[in-house]
Amino acid sequence: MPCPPWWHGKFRDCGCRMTIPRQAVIDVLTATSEHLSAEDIYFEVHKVYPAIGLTTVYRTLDLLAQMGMVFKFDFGDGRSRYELVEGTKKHHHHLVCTNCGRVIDYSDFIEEEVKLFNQVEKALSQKHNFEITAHQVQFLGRCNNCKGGNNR
Amino acid sequence: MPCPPWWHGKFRDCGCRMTIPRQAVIDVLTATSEHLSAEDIYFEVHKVYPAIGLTTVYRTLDLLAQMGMVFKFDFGDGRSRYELVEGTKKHHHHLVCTNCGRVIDYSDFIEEEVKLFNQVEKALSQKHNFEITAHQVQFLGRCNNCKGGNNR
DNA sequence: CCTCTTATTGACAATGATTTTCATTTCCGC
DNA sequence: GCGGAAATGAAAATCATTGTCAATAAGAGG
Repeated sequence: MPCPPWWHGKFRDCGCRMTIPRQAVIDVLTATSEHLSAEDIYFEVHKVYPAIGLTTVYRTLDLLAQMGMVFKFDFGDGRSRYELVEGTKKHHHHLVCTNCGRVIDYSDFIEEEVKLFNQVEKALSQKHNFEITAHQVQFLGRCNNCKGGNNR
Repeated sequence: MPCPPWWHGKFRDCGCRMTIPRQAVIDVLTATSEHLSAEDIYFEVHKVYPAIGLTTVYRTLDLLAQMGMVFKFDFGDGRSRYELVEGTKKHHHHLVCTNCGRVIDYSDFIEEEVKLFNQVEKALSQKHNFEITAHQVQFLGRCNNCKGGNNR
């Protein structure tokens, strides 16, 4: 299941080309529902195209983030995580365990949050003359495993 | 204006000692309203106590974050930023320009957001058996300077 | 105020994610 | 198919953050 052809146009629109490595990265992102790091993605890509290098994966992810097609997250473990904006998963926010690093997606209460955010976005973008393209929400704390437990 | 004495107790409560370097870091964090990086803080500390090393600044910030006295942020520029939880500034959220990295604090619409978050926090912590201690909200986009402009 | 235990420190080395460099290869409009 | 620009890969470079370890200092108890 190669990535849909409309990507081709997306790239052309910003003066970029569609290439095998880029397809490969998009395919991996499309197929997963997890928060993959650049290296994770590299490993997956590598299974199918061993010639593709980690550098290219980084460059592709950077480009996709610039294009607004990919979210780049930081969950505090020293590596960035990437997620397709138009992925299989619906829009969601994150619960991050500051002890073990576990990340839980939730989308249960999103609707009200998003409703409020739309208002806030509008007001903020006017007040600060700011063009808002995305938002990130994280709740930080301790997951059930780490709750009463020892640190780290 | 040295940092208030109640910090002393805070440290003792977790088996830690109050030291000159820790005071110095806290003093810098108290005095600023910006989002300082570890190195920024190191430079400030260095003006008063040239003997204090960067390593110690990192360790202190880490400790303060563990204690929940300091927020640690990532605005996507590859370095962490630190902010006192009980600082001079009231609770706020962030607008981050993905082009130039500028960060704008806002607290105008916080009240409604926080009200909603309190509900969401309660529901989430029950559903996922998660002990929530903090939240982070960022709006991403382009600031007025970068709006129509060239990339990077 | 002195002592002793233990947390803390600082200099330096090490790590590890991300970037840069540059010669080579690939895309794609013509 | 051709050519020039865009993209790639390998290796080196960067740079924030962390680990090591011997030397130092905090502070509880005497």
